[in-house]
Amino acid sequence: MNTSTDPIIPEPSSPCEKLPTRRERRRAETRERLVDCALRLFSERGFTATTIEDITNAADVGKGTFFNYFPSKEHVLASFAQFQMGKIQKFVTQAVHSTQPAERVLYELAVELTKEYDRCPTLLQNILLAFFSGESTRRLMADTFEKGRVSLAELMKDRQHRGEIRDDFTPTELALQYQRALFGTMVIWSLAPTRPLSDCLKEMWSVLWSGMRAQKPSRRDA
Amino acid sequence: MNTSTDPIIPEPSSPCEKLPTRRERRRAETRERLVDCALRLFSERGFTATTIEDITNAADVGKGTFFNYFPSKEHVLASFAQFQMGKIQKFVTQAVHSTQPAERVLYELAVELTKEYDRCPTLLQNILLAFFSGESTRRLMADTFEKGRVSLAELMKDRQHRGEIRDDFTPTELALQYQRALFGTMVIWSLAPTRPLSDCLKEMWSVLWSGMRAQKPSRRDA
DNA sequence: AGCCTGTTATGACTTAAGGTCATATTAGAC
DNA sequence: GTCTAATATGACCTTAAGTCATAACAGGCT
Repeated sequence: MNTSTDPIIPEPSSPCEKLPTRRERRRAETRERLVDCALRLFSERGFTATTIEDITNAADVGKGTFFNYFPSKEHVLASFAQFQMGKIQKFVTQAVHSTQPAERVLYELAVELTKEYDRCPTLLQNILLAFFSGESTRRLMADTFEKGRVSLAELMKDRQHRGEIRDDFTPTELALQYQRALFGTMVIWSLAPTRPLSDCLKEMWSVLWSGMRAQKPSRRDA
Repeated sequence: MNTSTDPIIPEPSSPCEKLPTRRERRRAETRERLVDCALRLFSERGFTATTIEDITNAADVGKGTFFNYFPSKEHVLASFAQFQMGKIQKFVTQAVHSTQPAERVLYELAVELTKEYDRCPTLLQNILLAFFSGESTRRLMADTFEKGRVSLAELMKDRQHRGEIRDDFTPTELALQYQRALFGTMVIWSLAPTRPLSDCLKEMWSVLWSGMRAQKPSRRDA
């Protein structure tokens, strides 16, 4: 319940310094401060219990300023989730050219994507709430998943060609199934986050991988 | 099990006629009308766009009356979801003594549990929103899943003994994995319900079943 | 510098929904 | 018929989201 100094929330990025003009710098700065304070307050008091004025007070700006950056509280969380999505793309791009076995790569990706939530379970709860609370945020989330799926599908295709993953499904179907299992695990865990999410993940992956690895008795190692 | 103390009773349809006293009859009647109207309005206008007064107007009762039955809009949906959970228990009790193969039984259960949502996607969206919108409803949902999982685990155990399902996981772990995949499928589908949920389900099940059926000759690192 | 133009900040104000509560109404018991 | 407890009701209060006219500001231009 410590308040001021805990780094509960990861910072999406701090590219403020690089910006050319002072106006743009200040803008990025304010936006970042808003996101930062919002996420901190959400995890402290809960999403609905946090008012927009709470956020602007914490960020030391006027109330109206908030609406210059976000149309609603929900969109702050959307911003965070989109940042998370960026990680998928980066990760996948590396993984495609990796020599690591698919089983390991996909598992590590899952860990990477969820470790923030393991540290702060309410963050996930809040994000879920935010995304389902309106049409526009739901679209955003659908989009986020869609993009992630495209990246994942590349990876799946690559590993199908290497004979690591069963090829009686399209890469997209496999990517989709991966997302379903991963997200399902996260959501159900978030309902009662009593044990580490990483444990659930391991369990989940063990079953899922059995279902998506190449089924035929192919040569093992290479 | 303990229905008398439950403040939120998911009575399926019209048990009104059977009730002994006129007071109880009227009460059940009003409650049912509230649920009916609420669900209708939710799917017409969306959950957040529907106000409590909208509901009471549609049900033709005073605004205050609503709070005699539900502490919040969200709890109306909770009531519906709990009713859905009852179906799991009933279904599982039958399935344990069935001669149907596990692969089929578990798939049909999934279909049964989701067909309402296939007809009305917004219902699922609304339920998700409602459940993540507060502590009390989230607890309710966690509880619902927990109970369902206990039922499912019985089924899993039974089928493990028959040698249909792999036995290197506990029945509960398998039940949990089933819920993860099923729910993950539902949630991701609900983000963009462009094709029938039943299609997604079939796809999902095909992969999941590969992962949880009894693995015949295990020649892996003995 | 001093002016000019588009950008951002701000908080009083409006709107509207949730939730409370004192009172009226009703059902059933005796 | 009367008494009591359960229920219904809508006026009323509180709170938060969202708007907008205005002020402060940054930066370009001469």
